[in-house]
Formats: sequence, C-alpha cells, structure tokens
Amino acid sequence: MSAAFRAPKGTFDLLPPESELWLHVREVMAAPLRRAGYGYVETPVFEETALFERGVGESTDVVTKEMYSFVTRGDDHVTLRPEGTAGVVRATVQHRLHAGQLPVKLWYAGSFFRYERPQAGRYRHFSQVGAEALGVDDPALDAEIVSLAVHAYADLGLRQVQLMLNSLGDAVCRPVYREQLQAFLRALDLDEETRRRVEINPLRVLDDKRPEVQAQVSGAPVVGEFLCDACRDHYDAVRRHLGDLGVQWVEAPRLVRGLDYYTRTTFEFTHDGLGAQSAVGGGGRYDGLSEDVGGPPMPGVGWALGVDRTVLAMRAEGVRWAAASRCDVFAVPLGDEAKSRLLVLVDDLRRQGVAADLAFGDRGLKGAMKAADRSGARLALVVGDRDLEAGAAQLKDLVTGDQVQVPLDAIVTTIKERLT
RNA sequence: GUGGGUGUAGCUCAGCAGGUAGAGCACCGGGUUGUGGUCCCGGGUGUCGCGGGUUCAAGUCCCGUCACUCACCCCA
Repeated sequence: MSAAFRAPKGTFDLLPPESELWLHVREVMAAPLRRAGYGYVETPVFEETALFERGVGESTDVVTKEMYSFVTRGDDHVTLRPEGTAGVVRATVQHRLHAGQLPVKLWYAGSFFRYERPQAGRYRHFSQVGAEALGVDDPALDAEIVSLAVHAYADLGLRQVQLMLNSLGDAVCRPVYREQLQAFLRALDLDEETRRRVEINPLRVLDDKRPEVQAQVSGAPVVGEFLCDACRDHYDAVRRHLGDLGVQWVEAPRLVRGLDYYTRTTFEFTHDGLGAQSAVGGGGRYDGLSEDVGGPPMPGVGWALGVDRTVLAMRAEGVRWAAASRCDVFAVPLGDEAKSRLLVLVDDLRRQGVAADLAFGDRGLKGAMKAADRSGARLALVVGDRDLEAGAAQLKDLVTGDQVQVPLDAIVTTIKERLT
C-alpha cells in the first residue's frame, strides 16, 4: 500500500496471467496483416518534435497539449510518439522504400504516449497495433486495409465492433467545406473555447459530445455534400469494394478525426462496452502527410487498433480465450540429490520442447504437489532417494491420479509419449 | 485544465451512536516426515492513503492534502 514507488499516473503494469491476453491480442491483430504481405517495422519511440507538429498538425489537441516533449542533453527537441503513422511515413521516406515496389505495406506494434487526464480506456501510455499501406491511392487498398482490421476483431471473438465510415475530401474540396462549416458554426451560441476551435479546427466541433453543442450542430453542413468528383468517385469505389468483401459499416457523415493528416476515407471502429471511450481503433487515408513532413508526394492509408481498449471490449463481451497451458510436467524432488538430477532432467525436457517446471525452494512434498497441481501440468514427476537407488522415478498423471514407476533413463521418452 | 465518486490485508469488501482492526478469497504450514485437487486445524501478511484538528478516546467526526477512479475536453 505504501510502496515507495508507484507506476506513473495514467500507466499500469501488466502482470501474469492477464498479460498473456495482451500478447494474444497483438498476435491475432498482426496475423491477418502478415498474411496480406505487410512487413513488420519498428521505429523509435521518440522522434523530432517537429515531425509530429507538422505531421499530426499544429492545431490538434494532440500536438498543442498532449505531447510528452523534452529537450535532450544535446539540445535536441524530441517527443515520445503520440501516434504511429508519422514515424512510419518518416522512415519510409528516409529509406526511400517508395522507390521500390508499391504499395509499401508495413505493420507495427508498440507503445504510444499522450499526456492526458486518465480515465477508463484512456492512458498516458497505451499500446497499439498499426498498419500502413503507402505509395498507392487505389480505393481497393482502402478496402483491403479496413477488412484486415475487421478480420482481426472477428478473430479475437468480438461481435459488437462497429465500423463507422466517412470521407473527408481532399485539398481541393475540403477547404470549401471548411469555410461553409465555419460560417455555420460562427452563428451558433458557443463557449469561448469552442469558438476558438471553430477558427482553428472547425471539423472537430462536430465531434463535441456535449448535448447543448450537439443540438446546435445537428443542422450543420456535412462534408459528404461537398466532395469533389475525384473524392466522390474514390469513396464510391471504397464502398463498393467493402461491399464485395462482405464488410458491414455505418455511414458516419459527421465522423472526423483528431489528427489533421486524414483525407478522403476515414473510419473508426467503435464498441459500446468501454465507457466513454468508444473507439477501439481508427484510421484513414492521408495523401498529403508525406509532403507535410518534407517528403515526396506519397499517398497512404492506414489504421491503428488500440490493444488496451480491445481488451476492454473483449471483457465487455465476455469473450473467452484459451490461454496456452504453461506447464506440461512438474518435477518434485525430495532431497538435494534428487533436486540436482531433476534440475538437469527438466532442462532436457525443455530443450525437447516440453514445458516443464520444478519445485524450487525446499517445499515439503505436500506443498510441492500442490504447486504441481497449480501449475496446470498434466504430469508430476516425483523423485526421492529411494527412487535414485532404484534408478527410477514416479510419474503421476495429475488428471487421473494414476502413478507408475519409470526407469530414469527412459523418463524423457516416456513423458513425450504420454503427452502426445 | 474542469467536475463527481472512492481510499481499511495481495484481491473483493465489512466495520457507520467515536471505545483493543475483521470476513471471504488468495497465500503459507500442519493433519498425511513419499503424494495434489475435496475436507479439517493453524497462521494476519495492516502506516485503516497522508497531515492537522475536535475528544479521555478517531478507521469512524471536521479541515487540508495526496492518490485512485469516472465523466467533460480529446482520442486508441
């Protein structure tokens, strides 16, 4: 209770056995990506601050008040990554991956950081799995990447994830919409902070959850009505492909996202069981991002799925998942001589692919057997002085309770047979 | 940054007219010095978040503070 140190605010320690679920979620999210030709990429956990300022956008809340930024001993201005796309785009440009075959398909998993007030499903340190497809603006690629996320959620056993879909237009049509929206919003009765947002980032106002704001905003123009022909064609194609893929979605004409780089296709995966934070994942197309951060023209589309929130969603749905048994054989030594022998035997078993553990710490037989039981092992191997003299071990099936004596030199093969 | 709720054992929580800190689960040991699960017995593992105040006496009442938590803002 009065521990000297605690995990910092907004962070948490992941401990066994629960931590297995996080590994499981990451694996299941990554599996469809790997099958679809996405390559694993790791980029630094921190980047130059300017990358995020220019990539994510100076007007976003993420950049203005949520970044973990600091100056290093060498006077470098760096920031713990608040999201993954900017870093991946930076790496793609730096290493000229787009000079090769397109699209460049990449996936990643890791930690991200935002200095926010924590609440259910929102942490200062959080975990995401992300995917990006760069260098091609084919609407079929938008559809592919969305469907890969849909598969990931389905493979995890989630049934209540909803896909919200919208198109935000591009550099041609969005400014027109933005002006119209601002004109509408300026006429409303809003608090000072929201008025400021109207000038800086008007699309975000549509996302305000406060009822008094929602009521006023309900008649606002929607971006869909302002799409230029190219954006409309692109969006129509995305929806057609998604339909072909059997993906279900909800049209969300007022869906906007908190990062400035999104263009055209924009989507969010939502779930009702998380409290106030309903988004379990999200993404979209970002055709201008590369140029924003000083790179060549390079369209892209991607998403990030929140690992922590996905776990919350699984709990909310009561999804059951089978944790792999941690132990097949549990060895119980009686005496020092037996312990020396079993330590080596357990090592042998492990090298041959058998999950094995040993009762450490001079526990009594009863306690050691209890530990064997708790380990989940199917077999217990009991060896004492009596057995050593006989050159044998007692092999007990912990499910049936049957016990047989096995010669020590046959023990590994016998165990391997019994476990198959 | 703003607002609400909660702080007692590892976990979930009880203790509320102010009077020697409790239960269940978990954990450890024993019953059975060579055998687990069920059963029985034993063991409390604690700065009652912290500081101050009222009182003969504070887990309990008052003030402050910190932490956690939920919600707004925002987002994964």
